[in-house]
Amino acid sequence: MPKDPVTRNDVAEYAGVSTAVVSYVVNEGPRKVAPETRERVLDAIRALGYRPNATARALRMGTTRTFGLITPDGGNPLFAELAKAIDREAAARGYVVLQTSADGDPVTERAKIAELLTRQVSGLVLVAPTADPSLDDVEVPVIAINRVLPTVSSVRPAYREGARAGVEHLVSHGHRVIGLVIGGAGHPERELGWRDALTAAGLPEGPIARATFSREGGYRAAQTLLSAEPTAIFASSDLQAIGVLRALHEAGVRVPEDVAVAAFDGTPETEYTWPPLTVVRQPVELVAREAVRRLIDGEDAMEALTVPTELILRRSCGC
Amino acid sequence: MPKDPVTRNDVAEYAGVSTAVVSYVVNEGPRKVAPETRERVLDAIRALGYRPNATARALRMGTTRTFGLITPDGGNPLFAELAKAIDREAAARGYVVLQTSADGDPVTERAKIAELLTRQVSGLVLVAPTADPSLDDVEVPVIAINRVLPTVSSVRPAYREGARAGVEHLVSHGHRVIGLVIGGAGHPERELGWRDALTAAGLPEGPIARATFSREGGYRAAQTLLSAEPTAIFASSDLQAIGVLRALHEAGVRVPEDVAVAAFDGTPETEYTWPPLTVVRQPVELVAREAVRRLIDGEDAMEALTVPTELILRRSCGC
DNA sequence: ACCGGTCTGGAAAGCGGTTGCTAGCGTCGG
DNA sequence: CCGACGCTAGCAACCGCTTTCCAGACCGGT
Repeated sequence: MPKDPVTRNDVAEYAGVSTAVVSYVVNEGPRKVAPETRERVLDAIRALGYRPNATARALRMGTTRTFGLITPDGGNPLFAELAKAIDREAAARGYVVLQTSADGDPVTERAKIAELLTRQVSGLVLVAPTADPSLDDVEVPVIAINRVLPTVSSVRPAYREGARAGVEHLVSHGHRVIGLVIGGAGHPERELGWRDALTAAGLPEGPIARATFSREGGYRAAQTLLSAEPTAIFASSDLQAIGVLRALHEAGVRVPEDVAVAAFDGTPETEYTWPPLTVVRQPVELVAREAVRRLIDGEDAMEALTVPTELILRRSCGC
Repeated sequence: MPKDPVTRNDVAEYAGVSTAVVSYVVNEGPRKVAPETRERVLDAIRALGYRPNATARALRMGTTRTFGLITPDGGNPLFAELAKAIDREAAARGYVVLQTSADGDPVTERAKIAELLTRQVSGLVLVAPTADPSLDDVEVPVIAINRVLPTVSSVRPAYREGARAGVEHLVSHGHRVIGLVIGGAGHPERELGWRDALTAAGLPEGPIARATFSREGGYRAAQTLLSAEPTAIFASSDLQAIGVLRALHEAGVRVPEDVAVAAFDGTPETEYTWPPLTVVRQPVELVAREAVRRLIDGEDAMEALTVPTELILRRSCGC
């Protein structure tokens, strides 16, 4: 039953005041309105069911109080968690989030960015963006998450240090052949961390398998890794680790007795795998909070912030 | 380096035409523009890096081409998958999605709805909404997903029939004591389907455990269920089933040899549990497509559509 | 009685687009 | 040669809201 919308004009007429006055009371601004008038307006608003039109407001004010959020894949639990956290932070500040997936495709990504800019978002969050989305003539703040980009501010976990800590823990369990399942090109840090740990322990480099950041990818990677007979495997993401676990189970390899496993990310899913996964957790809430803070407060432009990770010990490493 | 935005006025001036003409070429509407003029305008647009202001357009046109999407929890893989599918469908039609979580709280949900309406969304998708969000004076189309609401159109999987099919499959494996892990109140259909299957097979009612729709809930529910010594368990959601698997593993119960497990939902996660879960998959893409179609085409108002589920056989049932 | 100050409400100008209506003008048929 | 028509481009109003500026009412002080 679509009645046509009630505008500020209707309210003004109903209350017997000018439209300006309605604005004054709605915004509770510095303008003073006589208490009696104010009540009349509020009554009118209630009676008519008036809802201010944020579009008009945005046009007039020059700000939509809306963020754009682009992830490579909304179905990925890590990004879903991130999106949720960003939404929470944004909502707390009166912002709202336009969320969309770019499927990891640079062309789609660029198109989505353009679309969001057209819609006058007040800020843009790019989660794990592709190489260079060309953000030169963008007039709103942009922040990249989990990847540093040449021209924009960024927030990301301490990939290298975190990976190193995870692998070092594996080393501390006595493992000498520690395999790595790593994502494609463009994300070298976790691999470096793994190397750091191995060389620091005086160990030879272990076997590496490259795979997409997916369960399927981890599954296949683990199968190839198995021939090198590692006693432990570090996966660069949860999803991959879950694939690794499956491959190990299918091969009759016991975890952690025969092969220990640890992974980067630490989404909730990892607490319920079998066995539960030891993970290097990236602090999603912290990243989200910092991203939103920067977008709104607009400070620290161009700075690349690294946030610490947390090693969570569970059964898959042998603890 | 925030330059101030280039508007249609700048383009008009640069191209030496009126602002109206810019509109004509941008919209490729029915209005005819001389090819030469058109080229001049396009050049101006490129040269200036003009981006039409969707806010102004929305104000004038009375439509934002934006949907609002509210889920109980953006972190839940099922909802994340749904959101992704809705985004894809919407994007294909030139729409964009404002997504937010309501944490399953009616008050938050109402507040979010109000916020989205204020922002003039062109349609509202409520995923598994709470009981009655009071949508009387809403002047945009609303669609409820996975729950039928008194006054709005809805799309949901065939919960009862799907659950029945899942349980019947368990019965076909010879199981006689089939436990149920079910969500809280307000979602009776899957429970009814379970009952249907049992009575149709002439079996006595099996043990029931109620739990939240979470891994943790399923975990605890399974622990209480174990005392009834079921030989199979049907979980009303993936998340719960994953909790169930963990409880069984911890208790040293083998799946599927000692206890078979099946679940409703069928998110990708279930393909990589150990053992892989037999699931009644709800057709997320179909639901999303239908929801978006209804929102845009505005037909079938108030109709409650039920879409069929698909039984996917994997190892956890003994197949 | 007059003046200045304070307080409240209204008129109106935009924000950046869209679009109905109109005007200029070249062309063509009569 | 003249009038009509078709094509292209411009004017201007409007979408709903904010905000500046102004006007009037009322107060107290002189």
